[in-house]
Amino acid sequence: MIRAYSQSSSPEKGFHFYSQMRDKGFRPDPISSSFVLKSCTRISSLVGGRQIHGRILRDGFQSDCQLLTTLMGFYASCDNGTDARKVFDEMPQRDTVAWNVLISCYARNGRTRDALSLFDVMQNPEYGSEPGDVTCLLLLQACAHLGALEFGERIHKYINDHGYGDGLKLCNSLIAMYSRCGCLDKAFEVFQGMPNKNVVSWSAMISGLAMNGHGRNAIEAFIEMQKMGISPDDQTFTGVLSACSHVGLVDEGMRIFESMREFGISPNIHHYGCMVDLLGRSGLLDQAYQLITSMGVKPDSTIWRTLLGACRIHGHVSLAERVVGHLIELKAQEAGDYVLLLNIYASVSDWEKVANVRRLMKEKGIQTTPGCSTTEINGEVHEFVVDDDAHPRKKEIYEMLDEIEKQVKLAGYVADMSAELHDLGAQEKGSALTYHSEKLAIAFGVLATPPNTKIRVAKNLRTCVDCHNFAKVVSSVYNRELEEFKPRDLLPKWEQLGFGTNDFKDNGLSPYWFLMGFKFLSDESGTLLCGMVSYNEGSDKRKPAANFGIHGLWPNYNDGSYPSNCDPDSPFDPSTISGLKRQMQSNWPTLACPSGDGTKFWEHEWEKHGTCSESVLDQEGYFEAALNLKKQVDLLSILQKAGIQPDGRFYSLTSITKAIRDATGYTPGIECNVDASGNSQLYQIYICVDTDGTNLIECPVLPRGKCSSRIEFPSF
DNA sequence: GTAGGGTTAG
Repeated sequence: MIRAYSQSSSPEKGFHFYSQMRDKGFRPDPISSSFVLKSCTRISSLVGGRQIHGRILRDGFQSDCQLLTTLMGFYASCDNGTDARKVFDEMPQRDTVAWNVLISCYARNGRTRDALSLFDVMQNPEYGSEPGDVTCLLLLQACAHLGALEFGERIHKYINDHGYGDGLKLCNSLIAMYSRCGCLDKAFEVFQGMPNKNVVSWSAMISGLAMNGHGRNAIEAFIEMQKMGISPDDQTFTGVLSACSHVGLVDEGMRIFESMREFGISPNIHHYGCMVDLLGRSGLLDQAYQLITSMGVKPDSTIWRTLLGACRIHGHVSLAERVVGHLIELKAQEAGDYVLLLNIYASVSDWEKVANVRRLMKEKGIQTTPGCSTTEINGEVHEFVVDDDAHPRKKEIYEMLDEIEKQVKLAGYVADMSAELHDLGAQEKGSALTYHSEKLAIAFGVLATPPNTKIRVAKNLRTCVDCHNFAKVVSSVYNRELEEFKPRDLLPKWEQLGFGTNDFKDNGLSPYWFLMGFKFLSDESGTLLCGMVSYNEGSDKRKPAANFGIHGLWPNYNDGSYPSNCDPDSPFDPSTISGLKRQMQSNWPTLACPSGDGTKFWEHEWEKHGTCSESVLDQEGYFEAALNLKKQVDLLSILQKAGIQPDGRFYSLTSITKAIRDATGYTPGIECNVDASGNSQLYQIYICVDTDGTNLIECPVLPRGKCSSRIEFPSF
């Protein structure tokens, strides 16, 4: 009979047998109870499990360590950490497995830091339990989740000291932990040191490369693993597809996505999510929308949110509204979604709709997600929220923050209120910014560590511009290396406000297009209406420039598409370029028919394009880089030296291209206007430069230029 | 004839 219910096919049946047995006065043994508990875990029957719990006590099994461990596991699976802990506390003795279940329970229930603290507690002489390989595995996961690098390194050392270093699972977890902490070198070191790598090892490495901005290497690793005879599985594809989306490789991503069926893998929601991200970021928003509506899986809120993010990047208002509609339908809309929508409206200057959304949020009482920052000091993770008053050293922290504020203001830091989307008065804004969780974490870091120590601050939300600026100044004033990162997210780096690293390298944004504009607007008959307008040096009089002007400097994806409006929280600030203004007026004149002093155009270029590379070039650096490039490549004299004059005559496309290639060493992109009589006019010339915005490079893709073989070079 | 139960990688 016991066997009948212990081993019966379905959990429900097993539980039924068990109840019947009890009613007939049979007394089950601990192992049978264990089976039934497992069944309850599987069907997540909290009621059933509680009944078994009661019976275990009545049956006198309360000193059976293994049975109680199963019971803990049951409560843990029901997200009931309190009862799991109660069982644990009442156990007469606890072995390593019991500790492991508690750690796993905490980690699963969001009490990650408590999970980590158990590593020391269990080794305390009072308990004297030795962490085992599984313990390390669980703790490494917790470290990865928290971005707790120091703690992770400690576990790594423990693993080596205890001879667990060859464990496949442990090595795989180490790769993941180091990757998620942004320590790719260490991840790779572990990976390379493994004599046997399985699909998990490769997938971890591929995801690690992808999330750290090495998309191309991730794709290479994907190819390499197959050469080694290891077949990718579903999670490998998630990794490599996210790599494609970070590098902006649409075709490659598509090919890999479609190759999944050859491996017998049907795409899951994560794969679709990557594809939506890939298409969305590349500006193929309608295709992304189509993919969501046609996939065989029910779209979840995450995938809609991905598309919403893409709508923000590309300023696609109507689609964004439709997407929010879907989120509302799913009853899944969160504060962040409204903030995104708000940003989208703001990016197209629809202030009325911005106000509407704000009103709606207020009416619905929607709270924005509280910002939370963590920093790890001496292996201990400290967590801060906005206006935190929970930290034991809060008094010192706030005093330190005051002191830092004074110092950084002396060094030129000015609070940037623009980051705040809340409807606060200016004064309230000031204080809300002062106590952002990030600043508290930084203050604590400065307080608790000696100079020249690297402080790493992890943040759940995007770091606001003000905190970022603040951090920059603090790092120079206090001589610290500050690193901001977002461990739980796979956002490509250009959306993270990072510094200390050149985060543009190898993330698909490596080349800049340098556009030297030359705009002619013609009427129906082909008459030139107005051209580039600029100030003459030293004069206030406006007249058409007799030279090429700068159109813009655009950070691009390698496939020729480009992100735009990346940071609505970073508006154009004319004061940053006051030193460049004269140069700007003569070299970067307004494109359209003359109006204003050009500021509008610069504002447009900064907000649409410059914000997408602001972690590499700040506003001043952005405009400066463009001006320097124009000096470096003097297009007009290059063409004139080749006998190509702005005289209204026709020149061959090849001769123009060749003249520039001969002079610069690189092939330019030539774009034309077509006038009413069908003639091609020279419109603008594309030159590509590297990440730093200084060296010319060969363009990965050239724009389609609408030029015929013979082009008119109108006079200025 | 009397086994059989707990934690675990990307």
